[in-house]
Amino acid sequence: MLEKMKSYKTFESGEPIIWAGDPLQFVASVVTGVASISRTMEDGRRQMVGLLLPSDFLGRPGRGFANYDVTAVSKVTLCRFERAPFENLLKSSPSVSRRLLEMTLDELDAARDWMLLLGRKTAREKIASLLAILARRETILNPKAGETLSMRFDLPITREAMADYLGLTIETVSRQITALRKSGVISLEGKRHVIVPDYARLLDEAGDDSDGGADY
Amino acid sequence: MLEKMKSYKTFESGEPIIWAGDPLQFVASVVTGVASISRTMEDGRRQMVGLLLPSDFLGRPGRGFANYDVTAVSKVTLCRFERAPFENLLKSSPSVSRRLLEMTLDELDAARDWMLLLGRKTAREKIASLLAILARRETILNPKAGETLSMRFDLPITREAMADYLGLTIETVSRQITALRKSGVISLEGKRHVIVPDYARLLDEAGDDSDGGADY
DNA sequence: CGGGGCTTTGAGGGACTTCAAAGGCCGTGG
DNA sequence: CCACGGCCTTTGAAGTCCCTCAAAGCCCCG
Repeated sequence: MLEKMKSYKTFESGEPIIWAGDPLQFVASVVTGVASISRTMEDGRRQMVGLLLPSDFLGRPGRGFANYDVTAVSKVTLCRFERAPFENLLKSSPSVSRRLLEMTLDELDAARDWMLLLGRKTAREKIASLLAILARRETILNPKAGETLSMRFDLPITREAMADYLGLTIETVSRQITALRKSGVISLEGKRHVIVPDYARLLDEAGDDSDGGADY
Repeated sequence: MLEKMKSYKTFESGEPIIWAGDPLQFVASVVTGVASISRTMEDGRRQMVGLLLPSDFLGRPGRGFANYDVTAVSKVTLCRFERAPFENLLKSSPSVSRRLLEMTLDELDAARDWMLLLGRKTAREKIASLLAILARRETILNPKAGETLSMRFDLPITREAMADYLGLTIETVSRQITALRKSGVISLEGKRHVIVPDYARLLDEAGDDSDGGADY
């Protein structure tokens, strides 16, 4: 079984987990914390292309090197497996490979929804979209009766990470958050705690169809 | 076997194949032609999120409705399978599901590379990136000795499709193509035939690392 | 109190969009 | 054969959104 080849490793917030191009001897799954998947251009421009949350999978079967930078956004614990035995498992166990297929398809859908955001949405819509996703995730993880209209949550990432995610600068992120606050779409307690008085209004600002949009 | 449940269908250039939200009784693979996967906002803004080329797979196992619009870019022939028997096949045949996993992982990588383009590249870099991808694909499909430096190919898509793909307007696409021509990075024969005298120069304009960038 | 990291705010400029019109290309029909 | 209309593409002028550069504010911790 897999149990024999597990090992755990933790990374501090901000610490690099993998650099693009590195050889990759492990696959892993996130146990706790949040990590970002990103790509950087030679001149330093950076785009986040995925967010790894607990239970997400890291590493590509069949490839021995990393394609993207992976960085701990908060303190992260990974559960790692050696590549070779994992790939044997994949060959011998159809259920594992079907599960991995499911997860990959979900990621692909999320990536495509994000492409619409990056290519076509305004800065204000981008911010509203991100807040809507975070609010929704919070509510699903932590459902409380009577909070369908008013939701509150902490931003799990810095303004810089938001900017990298949204294809904006930190200044624009800051300005648009201020603008949404002044419009009454959200309100803030401190810099990081967000209150959404009317989720439908936020979705409307995000430019999404009413169904709620992206997968995570 | 699958042979029993195949059916073929062709679509004319520009014809819609699937609308987002439609129920989806089939999965399919592209036999000939090019189709686009795109998402449209209520006000008409549209972003292409994938391009389907011959041998590409269409449809998501485990989901009975479409998430995206699919449109024929050229005349397209699909080979379709009914969902239910296909999903049974997927359960009973590990090799099929592993193959599908491979393809999905490739698509995910391509989507992520595209996210960098959409979020962080300038209009000029976007055009150069697209031209580089098309040039490279042409060269791989059609390798001729001595053409590593000078490549030529037809644009398979209209300016509008390019704009939808790149997150730009058609006017900006047109202006940037003109600009690349005036800089000598490319030259044109007619509106659609592109000559790349120096592929390395084009890659440089695309802002990619020297390795050549995206997967397709 | 002082320093560093994160965030906000301001002023100015540039890249891309928007709106408008003209320029090719091509098939149809007179 | 050539004129006409439609479609795609190019070009121009003006405007806007977002970025860049700069500085100040906030907060935490030593």
